[in-house]
This record gives sequence, structure tokens and C-alpha cells, in this order.
Amino acid sequence: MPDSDRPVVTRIAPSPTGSMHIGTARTALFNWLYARHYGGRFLLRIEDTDRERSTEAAVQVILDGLDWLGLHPDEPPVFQFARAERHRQIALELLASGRAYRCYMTVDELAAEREIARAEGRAVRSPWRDREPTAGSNHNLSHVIRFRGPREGETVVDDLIKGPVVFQNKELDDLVILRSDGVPTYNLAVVVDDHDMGITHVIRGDDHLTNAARQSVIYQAMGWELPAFAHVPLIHGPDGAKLSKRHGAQAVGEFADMGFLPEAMRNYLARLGWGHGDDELFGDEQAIAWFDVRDVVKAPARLDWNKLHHINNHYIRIADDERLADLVLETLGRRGRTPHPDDQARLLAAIPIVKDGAKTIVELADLCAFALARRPLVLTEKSAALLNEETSARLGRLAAWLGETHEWDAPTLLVRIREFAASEGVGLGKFGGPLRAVLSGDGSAPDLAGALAALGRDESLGRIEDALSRSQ
RNA sequence: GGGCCCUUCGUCUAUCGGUUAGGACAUCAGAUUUUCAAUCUGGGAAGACGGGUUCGACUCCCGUAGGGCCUACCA
Repeated sequence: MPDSDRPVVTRIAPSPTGSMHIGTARTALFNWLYARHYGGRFLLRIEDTDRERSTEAAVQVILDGLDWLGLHPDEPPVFQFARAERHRQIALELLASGRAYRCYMTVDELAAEREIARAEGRAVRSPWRDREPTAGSNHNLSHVIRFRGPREGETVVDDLIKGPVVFQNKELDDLVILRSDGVPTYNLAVVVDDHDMGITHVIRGDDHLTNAARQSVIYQAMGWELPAFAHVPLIHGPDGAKLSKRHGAQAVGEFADMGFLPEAMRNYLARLGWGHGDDELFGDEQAIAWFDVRDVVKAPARLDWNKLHHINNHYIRIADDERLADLVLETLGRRGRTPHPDDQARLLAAIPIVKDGAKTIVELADLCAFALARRPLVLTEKSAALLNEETSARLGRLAAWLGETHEWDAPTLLVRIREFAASEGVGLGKFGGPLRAVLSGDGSAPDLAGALAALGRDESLGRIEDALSRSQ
């Protein structure tokens, strides 16, 4: 149940300062699931008030990332910086009502105070908080506007995941809400935007838990209704440390390039830090029906590549082959491979027989390589070594035997191969290796009958012929 | 330093005072087998530590240890 009568509105609010972290993706997923569960709206806000670090390219990365994941916001994104005037207005309102004050501390003074405050184990204090306003005389001097936070009592963040978290107000410092250059800061902008956008549930990273207290007092000063807060734990690397580049990947785009399917990512990410009994593999409909932020686990979760691979494999198995073929071609294209007109057809024949073993699209592409190779195939040294007088002769007889096969499909071919083995008085092991070698060039072909079926009669027999004529 | 959060198999989790502590991934063993994989069967594997409360604690309370977040005119 939502906590108020207002229709649920959630949002993901990333800052465009680089890549889109997988943790951000999971937070977006949780927001999306929660909104969908209650038939509410899921919004996107780009927090670009840091003019130094925000870039347009990074905005695109976020848009692309959410799009790829299939988490489509219900409204066009709100750009925070574009709303700076509104934020400034609120800052001035706070100033007028005495809930904020001008602070003229210099950078050096602030640094000194910070040091003392730390030594004394208390929050930073500005001497300007209690100074009488001097009728605008020195407003031209460089200064910031600080929020005048309460010094007494406590602020309770009633977090949906962590439960009630109590902060002593005296521990909270008077945060800057308007910089000396007139640009609003994050903590002010978030409150104003979340209020204006009608956000009912702020579901965000654990790292904002303390901010929730600071922001709560601003909501109160403005007389605005507080949203419900839910702080989800961060995602850590396999070693328990904060997820970073050295763990293999941390950006959504990297997972896409590695060949993970978006639906697999959604399933995995949903399962990471949240669960519904013993259910492991489930689709969006089920996730939406089952999801509740209150069930999100309190502890940070580690990224587990094995499980991600396993889930991805599951979704590759049930994925449409044409879609997989397109994805394989895309992957191959990124590697600089020149496409051929019949690639699509060859892939559609090969994918069904190899997809079960593919953990990623990149692996799937590798497994399909044998089907895409063009005649005459170049045999690796290892493959060529499998062809001697005896095996070549046998392959020749096999080719002739297969040539008489009318039904060119895997089950029939398997029977034919077995019959051939019997007629030769040997086991499949005697010619399986050489056959695989000439069919694939590098011995990477899958199941023999399947490979023959995927390649088709002409291509299969042609490859055998090519190899035999060359080894002579 | 201060404030706050967290702690069940290697990993993700179930349990929400009474269970042989369950499942999944990984792992190990066996089966199958034309390489690899896949598949099937089976096994091992956990309540950080120390105190309470209780007839009874993984579940509640306190402490310790360890990990994390915040402590910016970043978000």
C-alpha cells in the first residue's frame, strides 16, 4: 500500500557526469517496478546543476541506458539546471522567512572552522547564522545562502527499507542552498524538484540517507508534504568493495556490449537485493505484481557474474532466433567483420543448435562462427593435423555416404552417421574430430549432426571436399 | 574524529520466537557423450563474536568486531 492517497510518482535522478552505473540502473528498476505496481508514474530528472562536470554526452548515455533496459519514463526528462530560477526563488523565500541566512565566510575561514569542528566532533557552524542582517549593505560581497537548520530536537527519516532512522538536529550542519555564483545546490534543488514534480516516493541510493534528514527539514520549513523515502543499498563488487572498473564493468553500456540481454539484466538486478520467496527466473509482469520496496534487503549486495551469466543464458534460450541473429551480427559488426548477404540465413540455421550453451551474445557469436565461415575454410594447425591418410580416406567415404542422404536434418543425419560408423566398424570418436575439423576449420563446431544440418548439404559436402582435395 | 546504516552457505536470498535453517548460482562426485557445452542424479557448504530476555532464539535487546555511507559553494 502506498503511504498516502496521492497516486504514486517515483523518479530516477542521475547526474550526467560520466557513465551510468549499474547501481543507478537497479535503483531505476526499483522505481519503475514500484510505480508500475501501483499504476503510478515513473519519471526521469537529470541532475545537471554541477556545470563543471555535466556533459551532454553523459545525458545521452543515461537516456540510452534506460532505453536499452526498457525502463521508459512516463514523461520527458526534467533538466534540473533549467529550473535554477525556481530554486533560487525558493532560496530567497527561505531567506525572507528567516529560514535561511547569508553567510560571508571565506574559503579559508570555512576550512579553519571545518578543522575545528571535526576536532571537537561537531557539525560546522557559521558565525553569520546569528548575526543581525545588515540591511543589504554588504550583499554585494561574495556570499552563499545557508539553510537555517533546527538546533534542537531530532529529525526522523521514516525509511521504507531501513525503518525509522533518527538524527539529532544539532548534528546536521547548515547546508549551502545557493552558491556564491547564484547557482542552487543539489540539496535545495532536489527538494524543490521532487515537490514540484509531485514525487511521492523517493527511492534512491543508500548514500543519500543522511541527505534525507537534511532535506526533510527543508520540506518542513517550506510547509511541504514529505515524500516517503526508501534508501536502497549500493551494489558492491565480488570482493565486497565498492563496485568499480576493476571488477570488470560498472556501466550499463558495458553490460550491453558484453552481450547481456536487457530482460536478463532486469531479472538479475531485481533479484539482487530483493526476492520473492524461492522465485529466481521471472518476467516483468511477475516482478511488477510482486515488487514492494519494503522487501528490499538492507545489506549491500555483491555483483555475481556467474549468476548473471546463468540468467542471461536462460533468456538467450527463450529468445527469438531472429532477434538473436541481429544481435550477433551487431556484435560481429563491432568487431569490424564485413557482413555477407546470407549471414542472416546461416545464423538462423545455427543459432537453434548452439544457443543453449551461450551465456552471452558474444559467446553466441563465437559459437556461430563455424556457420559464418566462407569456403574454402582455413584449417588451424591442430585441425589439419587430424587429417592423415586413414582419416581422410574415411571422410571421403563418409561424404559419399552422406551424399546419398535424402532428408538433410539433424535426426536423420545422426542416424546416417551412426550407420556409417557401424559400417566402418569404428566408433564415432574415430572420425568425429576430423569431421568437426573440416566443417569448422578450428574444431569449434557443436554437435556433428546439428552442424551438418545447419550448414546444409552443399556447404557441408563442399567443406569436406575442400579439405580432402587440399590435403592431397 | 563524529553521525548514520549493515552483518544467514563462496555469492544472491528464504525464514519474520519452536524448521533436519529452504532455494538459486558456483563447486565437488557420478551418469550421458562425437570435442566443448548442455542435460540428468547425488554430495558438501551458513546464522560474525560475546552477553542477556525467553520454556525456547538466526529471529527481540545490549555490547564487541568487521564492512559501508555521509561529514563539499559534488550529486
